[in-house]
Amino acid sequence: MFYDFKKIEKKWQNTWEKSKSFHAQVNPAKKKFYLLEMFPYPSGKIHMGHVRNYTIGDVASRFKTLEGYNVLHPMGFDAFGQPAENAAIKNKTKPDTWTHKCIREMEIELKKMGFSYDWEREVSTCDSFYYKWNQWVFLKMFEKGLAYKKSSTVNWCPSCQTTLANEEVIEGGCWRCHSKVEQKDLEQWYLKITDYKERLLEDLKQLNDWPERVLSMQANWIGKSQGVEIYFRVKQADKVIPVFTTRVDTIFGATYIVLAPEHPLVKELIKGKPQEKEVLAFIEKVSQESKVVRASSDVKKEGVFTGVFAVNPVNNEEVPIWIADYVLMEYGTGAIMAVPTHDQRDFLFAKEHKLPMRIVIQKTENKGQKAEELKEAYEEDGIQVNSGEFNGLKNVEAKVKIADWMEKKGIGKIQTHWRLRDWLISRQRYWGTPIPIIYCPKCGVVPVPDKDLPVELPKDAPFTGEGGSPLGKVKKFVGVKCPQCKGKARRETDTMATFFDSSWYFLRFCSPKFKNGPFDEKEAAYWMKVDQYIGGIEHAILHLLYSRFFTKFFKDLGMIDFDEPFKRLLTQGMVLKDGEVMSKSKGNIVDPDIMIEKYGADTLRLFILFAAPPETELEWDSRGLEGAHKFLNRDWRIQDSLKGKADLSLSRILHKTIQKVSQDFREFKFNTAIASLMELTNAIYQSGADKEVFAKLIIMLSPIAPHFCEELWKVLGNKESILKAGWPQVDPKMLVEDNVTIVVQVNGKVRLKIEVAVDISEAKLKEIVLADKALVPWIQGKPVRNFILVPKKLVNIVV
RNA sequence: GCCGAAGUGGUGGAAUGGCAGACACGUCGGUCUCAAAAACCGAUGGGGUUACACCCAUGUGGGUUCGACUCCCACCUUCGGCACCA
Repeated sequence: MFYDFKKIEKKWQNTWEKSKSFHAQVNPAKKKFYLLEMFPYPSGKIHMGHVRNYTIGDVASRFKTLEGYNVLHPMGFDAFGQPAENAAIKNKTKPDTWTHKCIREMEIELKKMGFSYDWEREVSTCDSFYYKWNQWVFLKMFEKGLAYKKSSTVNWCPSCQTTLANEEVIEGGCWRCHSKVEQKDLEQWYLKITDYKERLLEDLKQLNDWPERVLSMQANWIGKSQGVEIYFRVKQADKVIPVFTTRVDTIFGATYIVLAPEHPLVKELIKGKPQEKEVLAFIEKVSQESKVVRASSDVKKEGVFTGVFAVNPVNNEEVPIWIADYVLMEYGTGAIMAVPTHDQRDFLFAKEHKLPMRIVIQKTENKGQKAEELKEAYEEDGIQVNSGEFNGLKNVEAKVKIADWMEKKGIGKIQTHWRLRDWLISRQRYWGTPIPIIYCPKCGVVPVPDKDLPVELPKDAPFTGEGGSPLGKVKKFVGVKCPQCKGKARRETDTMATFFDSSWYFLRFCSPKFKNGPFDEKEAAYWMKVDQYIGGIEHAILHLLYSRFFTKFFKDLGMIDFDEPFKRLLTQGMVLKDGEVMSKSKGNIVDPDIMIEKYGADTLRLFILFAAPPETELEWDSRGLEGAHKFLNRDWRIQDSLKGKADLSLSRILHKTIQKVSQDFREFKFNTAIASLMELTNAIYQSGADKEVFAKLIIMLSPIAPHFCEELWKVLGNKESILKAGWPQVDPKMLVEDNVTIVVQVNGKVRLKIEVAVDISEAKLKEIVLADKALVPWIQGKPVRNFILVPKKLVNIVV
């Protein structure tokens, strides 16, 4: 007999919807649990990645409900973005129409999976009711000086025809289309995320329940590096060149300094020098090189001498000033001190251009070694030599002492440098939130007043996909009165990066219909933080960093009282087929919809949880899917063979299972939880089940296969939904056994297993074990040197 | 180069100091059947043995321990992030 999943699944989905089973309301008397999965881009179809992400979330959510929590489990759509523009052009429709159609299709697919969302809280970021508050947040940031416009060299994707944030450039390519990113000088809007760098780094320490690799990626990205800025005076000129180093302990070995070709001082320094022409030619050559080529470490380090010298402030030594392509203007001060003996890049450069070297740090056993003998730079720790009054110190100690000494003498300053840059949010695209700014010839940059929000996206823009700010072509949109002087003015035509939209949606979910602000502070105070967040590792930097930034900003506005939005984070692994990521281009996609059609949503959910732990990659296996289906059918058939009271051993297995499954669910170890439920099922097949054992099995399975279990729950005669059944409790008495099997080892090897009473004394056990004939070949009268007892488990006899 | 994660049967995986391979998939055998499917029962790391016994085995090499997949040291491989970052 097979269960009719098509009928059952449809039926329960309708029931849940009608009875608003998942509608969440503030209830201070109950403990809340906010469970959130990263909301999807509405492409119109869900893929296996979504299925996995949302199944993990749904099981956790339903489990928490059964445990008695007041659960908030919302869903929405990250609906702005470029694919809608491309699709609209291709299908001769409008991004608005296309996106809404996709959202409707996606809702249907998500509902078919039986996910327990509170659909009344659904939000779409492309809805002006939502993006109004993007604009509001932007203006708050503008007011606080955190949103600003500046002219700068920016990342430009020639294919998407728009600018990109640093975080959106992956290996020199566009994160979306992988085109090679170009550099362009443009005036753009930025958010001053760097104002929050200290907190963004420091607060990572609070995130004990985040995966280590995400924390390390964020810390890497923020890139704090502590060191000293050292001032080199230029010889015969009234100029000072600051350089930044993290290795101030090597300062006595600095035998030349190098400036980036773009360094503003270069042209001044070389003016009238014999080297001027050569240097200018070199700068020109480097400027032609792309960032990617220049950054590749295998390219030979090239450079030229400027003809000018500087003075090393610690020993007043004259050192030549060079220009080289391996020094970058964007980092530090755009100038370095070169210590060829203790930095491999400097070493290679010095060898190439025959520059002097001096060893200043040495291992004791290498005493007397000369710089010319080095085959490569010595970058490890050692003892200071050739370092004036610091000779003989360990370099680690010298680092601190030299820094202090330099600060006192005014020749250096302890400083911290960061990798993190401000967030460029302007996009020259149509399908996004308009930046609420007006340019007035008289008043300058004027923010749109709150009462005029939202600045609505015109529905009739001639978007062509060619970029160049489509909004700029809509006269009605651009032409506007200045809110201050009422004169003729012009609107900003760039839109916001879509990561802006998703940086606070978790707060909007707390009160999605709120009209007086981005979110109702009282509701947010109850629901936030997100207790469990689940999503893909691809957002380890981008979305998670921006959301953390926004949260801190809201805290500073006094709207919330916490620093971090997501208490626990789980990053689920990817779904693979034949060892490769499922993708259209590889043609190895398995369509969830077809699998639902064939096996039902419950089977799909069960398989995807059973096949691998949530965090690791999952290899798609259609035979495994059949196995999952088989298991459900096995449980379905139990209803025909229920019998009288369960025997003691089955009851014990039941309670062990309750204990194991409860623990596994809390730790997101769904694969082993399912294994335990399978073992319980096998045990029932061995001994037959009474109604109570079967009912508890069904409750424990219900977060995973909810439709299936609701149906069986009803078959068992229950009137109310299984959602109200409550999580089964362990009876500690049932976990206690009368007898235990003790493993007997001799010298660490298993030689015997014996069954003894659970409360046997050590002396008695020792007596029994040593008397056992089976051990004679191993002991044979050798003296027992040690007798190790692990209670209720094992003894080890050492002879 | 730096940071992080991982390496276990034919396959997915389990065990985080105490019986390595739970639970599944696959394969083989059996029951039922005219037959097949489904279902149910059993076997299934390698060597060895008629069968047992026994030996070997968690990327490699060391170490700690009565005892190591698990802890420590060194190395190899794979994946992910950052990177001429000074």
